[in-house]
Amino acid sequence: MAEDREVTIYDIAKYLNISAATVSRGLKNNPMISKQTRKKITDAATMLGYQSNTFASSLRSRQTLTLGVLVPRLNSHFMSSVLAGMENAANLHGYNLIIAQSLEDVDKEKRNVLTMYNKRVDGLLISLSANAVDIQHLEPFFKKQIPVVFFDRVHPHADSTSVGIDNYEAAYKITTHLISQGCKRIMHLGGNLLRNVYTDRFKGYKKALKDHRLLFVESLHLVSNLSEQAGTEAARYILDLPAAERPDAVFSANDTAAVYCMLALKAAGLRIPEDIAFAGFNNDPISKVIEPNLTTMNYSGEAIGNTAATYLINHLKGSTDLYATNAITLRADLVIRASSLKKDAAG
Amino acid sequence: MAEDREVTIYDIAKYLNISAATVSRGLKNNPMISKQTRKKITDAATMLGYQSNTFASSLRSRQTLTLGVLVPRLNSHFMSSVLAGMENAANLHGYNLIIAQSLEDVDKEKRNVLTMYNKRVDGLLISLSANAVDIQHLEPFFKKQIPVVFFDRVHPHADSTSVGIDNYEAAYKITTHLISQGCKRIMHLGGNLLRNVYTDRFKGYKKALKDHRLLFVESLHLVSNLSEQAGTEAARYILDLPAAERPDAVFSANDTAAVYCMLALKAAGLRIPEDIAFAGFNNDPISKVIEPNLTTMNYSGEAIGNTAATYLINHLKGSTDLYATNAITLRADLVIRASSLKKDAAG
DNA sequence: TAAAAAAATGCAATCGGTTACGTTTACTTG
DNA sequence: CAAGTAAACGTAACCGATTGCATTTTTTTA
Repeated sequence: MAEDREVTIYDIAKYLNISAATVSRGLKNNPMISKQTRKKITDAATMLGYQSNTFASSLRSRQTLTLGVLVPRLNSHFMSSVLAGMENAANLHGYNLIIAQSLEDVDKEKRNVLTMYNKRVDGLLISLSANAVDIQHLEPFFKKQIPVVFFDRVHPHADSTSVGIDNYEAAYKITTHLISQGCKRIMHLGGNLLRNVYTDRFKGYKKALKDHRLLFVESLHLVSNLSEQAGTEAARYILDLPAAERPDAVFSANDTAAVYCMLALKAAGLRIPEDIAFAGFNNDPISKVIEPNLTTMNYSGEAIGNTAATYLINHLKGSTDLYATNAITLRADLVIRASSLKKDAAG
Repeated sequence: MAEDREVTIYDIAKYLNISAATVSRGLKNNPMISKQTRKKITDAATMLGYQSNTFASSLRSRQTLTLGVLVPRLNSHFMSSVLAGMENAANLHGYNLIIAQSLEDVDKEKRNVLTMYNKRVDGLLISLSANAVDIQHLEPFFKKQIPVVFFDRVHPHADSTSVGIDNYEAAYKITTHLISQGCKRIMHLGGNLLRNVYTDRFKGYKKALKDHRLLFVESLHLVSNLSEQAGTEAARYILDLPAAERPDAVFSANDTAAVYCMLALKAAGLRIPEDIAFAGFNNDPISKVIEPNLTTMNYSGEAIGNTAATYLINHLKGSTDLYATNAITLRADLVIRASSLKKDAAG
């Protein structure tokens, strides 16, 4: 209890009758130190129970081997996959992750950004909160040339890179698929239009309609937070529509809303995909469980997280230049399942 | 680019012609400093764009306001809820979270524990990896009196607290429920028996059997990692059993295995719950989507995370004594859904 | 109003490593 | 074998904030 003092490199130095500088170098495998003394040092270190003090080191060397991760919410399947991917990459290269969530609140996001800055993270990985209008709050990072990588919910910026998928293209593909199944009145359940992921999906959807000479109908475009409840409410909305105005397909910007919408419509007696086809986005676990299985867009959160983190770390290590790359687009695949197969179902 | 130097308290001090000590105190709202100078200091700080350097502070003050979080896997619904709860609690009290995953590998867990120690986290929140036999690797923490809180997958230890649910009781309730529905041959899909959560569930299951004069049958107890694949394989196992030896109910230690087992059995033509009833554990989102909906044990990951973190922080702030409390048990509720309602289904 | 008490501020050591630069020791080479 | 080079190690000044103790300033009290 009393002897709370830490074992430091000075203790090792004294023990071996050498200088602390040598100990420091020896512990970091500096080639300047001879093999024998290096061995003596590491031996003495384990013997005395030495554990390096990271921030004493960070203070002097100006690097923390820590990355800041800022996400809207921690508890979604997609985000936890992203984190898993980041953690793998970080761990592999000796980095640690400080993780915080903004809960879709810009103010919290701002505070968290500052905390990350004060903790002097070597780089920042961020997915913007729903209502962040600009990235003014990231200025401290840009000013100090601390690399920032956006992922998923990105924001164009000259000095940073974005990692994600081509949401426009993906939505275009999905919508086209629905059209190819004979759907003519395709509804879109979209998210907050401040965020690229949702505007892009919306645009891809509209473009597909246009390219196939289908009219975009304002009343078939709902914006929500895409929660379970939002899905259920969308179903209510659909059921309340006059029969002639009802959609014959729904493309939801995420699987959660799609699934809960399906559940409610099924409960109301609609048949899927015969009466109304469905497509989601994310390939969430629930999409493989709902009946009929949900057609969706599959893309690996883990890959996004891994890529973003690896990229950031490579930049920090000097092997890649972050500022040269503006965006990294990962592949996303249309996974066709029963929920959208009108023709097969009919046949 | 050139002027990379940070703005420090010395810059503020020089600017105001006062000492750095006063600046330091002023910034921390030390009552020793007069109101006016305090204001001058904070004004100058924002004016000069000062941002405190956390680890210079940590080095001297010996506290990092950082908690280490070590989990088996980041990407599960339960775990991400736990993290969300922890982040809320931490953020509320000005703490940050360093998060790492062991991927069920003790060696990785050991390395991570050491990293956390080297980063001098103020406390550790840990859920053990599946194959950790002891907690020897936590010794550095115990030796230095750095508080450790176990959650979910806990391990008894005199100087630390565990936060979780009563798995024994919960499993007992679930099993009893199945029995009350008339099930007589109840299979158990269990997890690694090194971990309390799984042994306790197994024991609760056995006790319920015993209390209702049902025999525990070794062939109806499968141990696996409870993955999707494990669930599917369990179904195969069941289908390969002679008709007379088939279970009339399955109690799975998690929802994932339960759901994938159900899917496979349904595909093979079995009716649920008529031919075989099902109960899971976790109240995962998929349990509300599978048909029939899965009976399961609901307990809040968010509450577990929040409680564990709050408890740890209170201890750090001196308002509670961690060493006095040995375990905190949160409530878990049996959620009865169609997958286990034989009587109703039959009626 | 002088002395005592309280409040506000300054001094300087300290936390535990890192690193530029200087010094010693070992090894080459003409 | 002397001189020159390379390898190995030491000295000491940092990094930026905190804090025990001393000192100055202000307020209170006698």
